[in-house]
Amino acid sequence: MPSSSTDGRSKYLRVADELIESIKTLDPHDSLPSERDLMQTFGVSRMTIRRAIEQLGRQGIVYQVQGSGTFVTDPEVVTKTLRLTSFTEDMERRGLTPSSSTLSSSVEPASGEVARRLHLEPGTEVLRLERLRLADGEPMALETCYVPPIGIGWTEFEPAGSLYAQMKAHGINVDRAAQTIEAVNLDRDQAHRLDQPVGAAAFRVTRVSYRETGVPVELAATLYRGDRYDFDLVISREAP
Amino acid sequence: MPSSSTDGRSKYLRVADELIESIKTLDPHDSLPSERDLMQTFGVSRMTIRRAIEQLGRQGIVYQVQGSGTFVTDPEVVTKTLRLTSFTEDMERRGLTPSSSTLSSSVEPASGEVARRLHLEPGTEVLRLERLRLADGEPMALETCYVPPIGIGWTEFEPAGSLYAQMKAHGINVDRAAQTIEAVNLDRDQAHRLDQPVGAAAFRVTRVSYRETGVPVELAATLYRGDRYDFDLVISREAP
DNA sequence: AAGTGGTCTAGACCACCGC
DNA sequence: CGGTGGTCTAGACCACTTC
Repeated sequence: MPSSSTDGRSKYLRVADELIESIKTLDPHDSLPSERDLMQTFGVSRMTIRRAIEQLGRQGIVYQVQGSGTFVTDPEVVTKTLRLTSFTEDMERRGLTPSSSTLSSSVEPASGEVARRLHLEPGTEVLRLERLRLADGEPMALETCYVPPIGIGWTEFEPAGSLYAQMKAHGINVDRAAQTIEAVNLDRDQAHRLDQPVGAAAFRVTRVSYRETGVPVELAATLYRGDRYDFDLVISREAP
Repeated sequence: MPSSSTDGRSKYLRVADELIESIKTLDPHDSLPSERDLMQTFGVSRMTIRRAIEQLGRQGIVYQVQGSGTFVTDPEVVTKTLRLTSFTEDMERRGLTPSSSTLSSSVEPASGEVARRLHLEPGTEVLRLERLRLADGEPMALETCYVPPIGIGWTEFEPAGSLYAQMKAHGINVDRAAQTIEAVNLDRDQAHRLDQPVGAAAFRVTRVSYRETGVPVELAATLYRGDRYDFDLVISREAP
């Protein structure tokens, strides 16, 4: 048993961590030691080294050239993959303080569209929540979400808090979501609630969230103020 | 030497192709044969099978559960990761016919902002291209892009075609890009050129593209019509 | 307990780059 | 040519799920 780092993580992840540390002393486009050298250094097989380097490559930290070597990427491109987050988490990541005001909350039969997207029989009762989302006390987004019956009593829900956090507390882990992002002009009512001029540009994000099993757990339509919100991400050419 | 498929591609990619074919006959959440079964079926080692399945996993076609098996993803949630594409590729994927009209094309010294984002000395000459992008003959986007000197003669560039394709032909492979997506209102001039009412909502996408070495190869600011364009993607909760 | 995917080893050969 | 990364093999043990 190795004296250092006996956490439960895989060996290649620990190697990756150590490689990241040693890369910090290198300049862009400097070459790393060859994989065969690294085998000796870390005392692991070549495949383990390659898996570690593969990790770094996916994070954009290094790039490899066949026949030539492994090199440090010019660090301009920090990987910022778009990740599925709740509004609360999203705002905190942006350094803003989230809050929320519930505009309406009701249990009602799912309409055809809602039922279809949540894989429910039309008429099944769902929780409908309409909330104004604030960041640093100022309106940021207007959200309408629908939650299907998933074993949590409607009355237990705390509309002000993070939906995902409350689901997690009940053993429901949201895994991924399909979303559509549109650019729209705010109508009079929306503009008024968001404290924006009528016709101002906004994002409309329509999202269906799923747990690992593929069962939908939330349908949300959110209007984000265009002057306060944007998407910032790094995308790659090939499927990562 | 195998009788079938002796193309230059790797064995695991050929296995992946065959797996995709056989998956088409399965339903969502059906399980694939175990990796050890597939070894027998394809007559390859387990690692080759795993690399093939890894490909499918990255494309969101299957998912794996330790101790349980490999399963077909529900096609509703099949990955539509935002990938780095040229306008031409993007439109074709949407089933539209792209075309382009060059509004202006010039070689000029890079301004401070452009130079900074392309890692150039201010004043370095760059190609500035202003194009109206059409889909099915109707305006879709208005694009201004800056290309640094990357070993391609300015005069060789064909503004009408795909920039990425031309770069690739010169051995420059675009690998990833950092982009910011904003929601904005069109001003009078932009609206006129996009055949939209003044103030209509649009996406402003600002993108810096990099080759795998981290060297910037393009800066582009594109205005997409909000009524014709949207982003459709699947995001996951955990990072790779 | 049996079967699954997850990790790891110690080799091997190939394709490509630079000298 | 030697050195590099890219692929592949035939094993092995572990962690986990399912029964």
